[in-house]
Amino acid sequence: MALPDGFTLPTGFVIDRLMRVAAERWREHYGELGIGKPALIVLVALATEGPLRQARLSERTRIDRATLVALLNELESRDLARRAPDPADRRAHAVSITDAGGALLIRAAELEASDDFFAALTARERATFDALLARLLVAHGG
Amino acid sequence: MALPDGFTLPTGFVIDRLMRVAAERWREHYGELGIGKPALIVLVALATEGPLRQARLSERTRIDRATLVALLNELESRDLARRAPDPADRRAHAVSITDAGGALLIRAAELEASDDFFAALTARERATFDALLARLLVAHGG
DNA sequence: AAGCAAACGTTAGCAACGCAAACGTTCGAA
DNA sequence: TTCGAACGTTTGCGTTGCTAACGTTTGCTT
Repeated sequence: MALPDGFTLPTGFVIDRLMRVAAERWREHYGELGIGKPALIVLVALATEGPLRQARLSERTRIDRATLVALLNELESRDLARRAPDPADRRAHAVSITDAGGALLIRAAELEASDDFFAALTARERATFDALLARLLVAHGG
Repeated sequence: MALPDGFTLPTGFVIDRLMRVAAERWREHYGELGIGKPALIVLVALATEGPLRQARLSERTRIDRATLVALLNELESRDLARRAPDPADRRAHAVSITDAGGALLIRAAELEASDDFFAALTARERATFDALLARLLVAHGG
């Protein structure tokens, strides 16, 4: 109420609302995979950017270092990721994805591909959307 | 790592990663507003769709009814929203936004507008992006 | 008209996640 | 050599989402 004329809905809210729908959709997928969204994001980062020390992994994924610890413990216990001593720095760990982790990631991509979440968009629009998203992400440090 | 050729990053992950950047950016805004993102989303829904009973508000915002209770208590204690008895159904509450809530919403929109989160996009691209987002949201029930 | 399944808001409990502060260990620069 | 900074870790707290249950009210069915 009492909203001025020409008031435009903040884009962030629209995205957030959309993410809530996506979260609903994906809960069953997560259930099948037995893994949470943050853990999946970690695997994506590891798969695309090779071995990373945890501090760098935290920067890339925007997941706090403290939160990352428990996440990596879980991933390691399932043999989806691996912590190895970093030869160049005895403080750091070189975290890498395992073959099992890569396989799970592929399965996750298949699940999203089979989902009709983006059905309202044509292939062309979908490509535009992805491109704009990528541009935004790169602009904010990948 | 064992990712097949032509493997495309799940769009959902890209959006999620972007949202994490946005969350970082907005934390200070929330700090100034003294309110969380879910509460802001509730206010947006109330401002754009008039008085709503809590069950409907839950559907629109995708926030669970149980979570909504504490959220509305908080909003009501700050006089940003109001619960009134629904004359048509004695079980339901007619939730509406107050003038103070509307003012806060306007302030939030100003904060996002002054943010350069979408600086990497031209005005034209930004419009395209918003349009695609809106299409997706409408396709999933608004 | 009475009974009953369903919807309403609420509460309580649990799990996941983000964030802040502190710690011991290790590095790198003064 | 000394000292500040970075690394991973632990602990604690707050927020949020979900499930299950509850008393109240509704509306359909019989």
